[in-house]
Amino acid sequence: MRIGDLAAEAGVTVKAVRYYESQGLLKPRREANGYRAYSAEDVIVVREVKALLSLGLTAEQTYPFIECLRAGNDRADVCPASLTAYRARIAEVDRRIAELAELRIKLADLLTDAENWRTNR
Amino acid sequence: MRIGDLAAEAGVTVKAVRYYESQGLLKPRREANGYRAYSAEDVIVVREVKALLSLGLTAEQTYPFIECLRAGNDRADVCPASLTAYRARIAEVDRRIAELAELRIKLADLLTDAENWRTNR
DNA sequence: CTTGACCTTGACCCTGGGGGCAGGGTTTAG
DNA sequence: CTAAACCCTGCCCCCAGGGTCAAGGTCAAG
Repeated sequence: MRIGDLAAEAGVTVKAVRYYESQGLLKPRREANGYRAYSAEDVIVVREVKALLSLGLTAEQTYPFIECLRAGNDRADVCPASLTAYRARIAEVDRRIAELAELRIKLADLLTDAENWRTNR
Repeated sequence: MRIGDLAAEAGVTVKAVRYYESQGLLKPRREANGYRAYSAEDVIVVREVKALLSLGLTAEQTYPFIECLRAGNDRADVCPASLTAYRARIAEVDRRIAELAELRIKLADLLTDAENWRTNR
């Protein structure tokens, strides 16, 4: 299949597929005319990458999952490296939430302060 | 004062100062040799920009605050537009926290799922 | 055979807030 | 006089692509 078909089946843009390739996540054959040729497995891979990116992983961090798939597993997340990646991402999200909660307090304080200053003038 | 002094006094890098200028937040005079010349007020402005950026505002969103300062106010956040900007940022942070909380649940579910799958094999 | 619709290719510029580096000119201290 | 420290502009880099372009390929209808 060609890039447009792959993109449509996996639910991403052609541009995204080419980007994944530039990141080393896909290595399509080339037809005689230079067009990229994809396998059915590539559809699974692209769907997986899309799902992982939507979870906030970077393209690089999807590597272990794709390797896991290519190693013949039905699921990309059953390999130890995938579990580690999940845990790392969860820790990252927790850290980020804590940061934002702190920031929220700061902002609320600043707002209150500024409002009061106006009231007392 | 020159860019290095300004940067040191405001606690930012020279590069950052030039970036703020490129975003229209500073308009320094030029000395005869081409060097940028800053006023004492610019130190206040840069400190304010730095503080606002650390709160997650974009350079563009600091505009109302800087205008407020330049209008002669002692504080950058006592103008109505600044209060509005604070409130918008708080709403943004709240939205982001909610997104991350949802994401956290998804990730934890995926992890549990993958772990169980391994256990049951 | 040609036209037109659609697909694909690579290449370039853009995002935000700068970091890093190159290759100059200027200033200041010793 | 010279070296260090400073300043200038301009370019490439990050991340995950989006937008747009010119050029060429493919496939059907006429």
